[in-house]
Parts: sequence; C-alpha cells; structure tokens
Amino acid sequence: MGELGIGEVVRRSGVPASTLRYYEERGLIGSVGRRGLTRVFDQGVFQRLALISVGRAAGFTLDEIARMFAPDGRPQLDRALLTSKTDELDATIRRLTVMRDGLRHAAACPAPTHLECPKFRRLLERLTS
Amino acid sequence: MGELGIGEVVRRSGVPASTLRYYEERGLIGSVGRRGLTRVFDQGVFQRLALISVGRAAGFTLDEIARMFAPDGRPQLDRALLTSKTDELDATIRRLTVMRDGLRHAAACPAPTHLECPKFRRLLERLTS
DNA sequence: ACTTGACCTCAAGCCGACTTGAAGTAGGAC
DNA sequence: GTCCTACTTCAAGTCGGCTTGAGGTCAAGT
Repeated sequence: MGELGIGEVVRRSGVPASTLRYYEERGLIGSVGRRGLTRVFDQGVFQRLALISVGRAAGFTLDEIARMFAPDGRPQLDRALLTSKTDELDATIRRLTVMRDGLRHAAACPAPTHLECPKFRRLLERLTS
Repeated sequence: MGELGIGEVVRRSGVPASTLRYYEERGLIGSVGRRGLTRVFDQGVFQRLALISVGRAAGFTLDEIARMFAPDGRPQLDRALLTSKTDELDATIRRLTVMRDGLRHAAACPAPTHLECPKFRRLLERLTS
C-alpha cells in the first residue's frame, strides 16, 4: 500500500533527507520501521510534516511538537498542554496582526520616518502595553 | 529629559542587559550615545524593543528587523521590503489561525488520537495544500 | 583610602535546528 | 563481478541569537 522510501518523501514533501532522519531521531516521524536498513514511511508522514512545519512557524520547539502529537502520551496532559499552547498561539496571532497592520500602514504612510507617524506610534503602543 | 541608564531599561522592559548590548552592537537600538562609558537610552528604546520582540515572534531575523526600521535606508527600498514582509506576515497569520483552530479542536475532541478525528484531518489538509 | 555597585569590553560558550562529510551497505543493471 | 544509486551511520560543523565569565572603569558612600 502506501509505503514510501525516504527519497520519495523528499521529492513529495521538499523536506531534505537529513532533516527527515533528524526528525526521526527526535521522535517526530517515522514509526513504520525498516526494510533492511532503509527507512519505510507511510502516507501519514506528510500530515506529520505539515504539522511540524506549521508548529515551527508558530514558534514551537521540536520538543513541544513531539510532546503535542506523540501517540504514547497521557492524553490528559496532552489536552492541558494543547489548551495552553492554543492560548499562546492566540496571543501571538493578535500581536502579529497588530504588527501586520503597522507594517501595512508604514509601507503606505507618507511620513518621513515611520516613528514620526502618529498612527504608527499608536500601533506601537498597543504592542508595548 | 527621558534619559535612561541600561539598568533602568532592564527593569522596565525585562530585557537583559546582555541582550541590550547585543542589540546595540547589531544596530537595532541605542542611538543616543554615551555618558562617559555607560550607554544612555531614551524613551524610544521601549518602542524599539517592542518592535523587535514582535518582529522576532513573527519570524523575522534581527537583520531583517534592523533593515526594516533603520533610519538610514533608502525609503523606496524600505517600502518595498515592508510590503513583502507584510504579505509574508499575512500568510503566517492565516496558517497560525488554522493551526490554532486545529489545536483548539484537538483539545476538546473526544477522538482517541487527534489524527483519527475527521475535523482535525480536514484542518491538516488545509495546511498541507 | 577603600569598598561597593553599576556599568564596560571582548572572547568564548551554549542551545536549537539542522547540514555536511566520511565511510559503509544493499540491491539491481549490465 | 563490479558499478551505480539509493540508502545507512556517526561525528563534527554551521548559523542565529544570545549568555557567561574574566578582568577593567568610574562615581558615590563611609
């Protein structure tokens, strides 16, 4: 069925083999096993890689991601961790949104330097507070 | 007026002195000058630090942040950079939002493991695509 | 005069996340 | 049987972003 060599995973995901090996070593992917020496992945690896990539973009460490999605964990603890991570993420999103608006404005604003623009300064204040 | 020693900046911002010195070395803060040996900052440093912190959370490198807010640059180029950064940021926000919703759902979902939950899988597909 | 405390410099170290390189193996094509 | 290609391991290197430590300066307090 959907069994894949590492090369195929590289081609389809764009993730380098060295990174895949590294992720396996860290316990993030690659549960299927070996055919002789060589690793065998299943289709699920692409989901996992997507999760990892987004998780990284969200500022989570590999350890945190591993803990979040490990199938071995105590689910109770996972849920709590998940909730707190969700809240963190929510805060991050809000701050990024403010930042994006600030940048968007700065790109269009006629003021000589951004720090002189009152609108920009107000956005900054929202960030500092 | 609002002149501050490094200790005061540390106390008010929570940013360690070593980091402040490092940021200065990298050209991100600290334009006011020295009183003898010791650095003198003005109130604006807090805005800058807020910008840096949010920028970092948005995944920008210190170099990129320095380039974005350097007062010395060609404004033309700055604006272009700003616009492209804004777009990047926008994409990041969208992905993080999907991720947040995924996590939120996962935290509440009764499915034994998250990957078995159809809702969660659909979110993942939105990420992979 | 001397200690204390806050500041300084500069070089080296550390952590996370990978990448690179050297050296080996396994299977198929010719 | 030997060459190619795709894989393997393991140790070391890299890069960004700081932190740590040793050793020095300077102003104020006692």
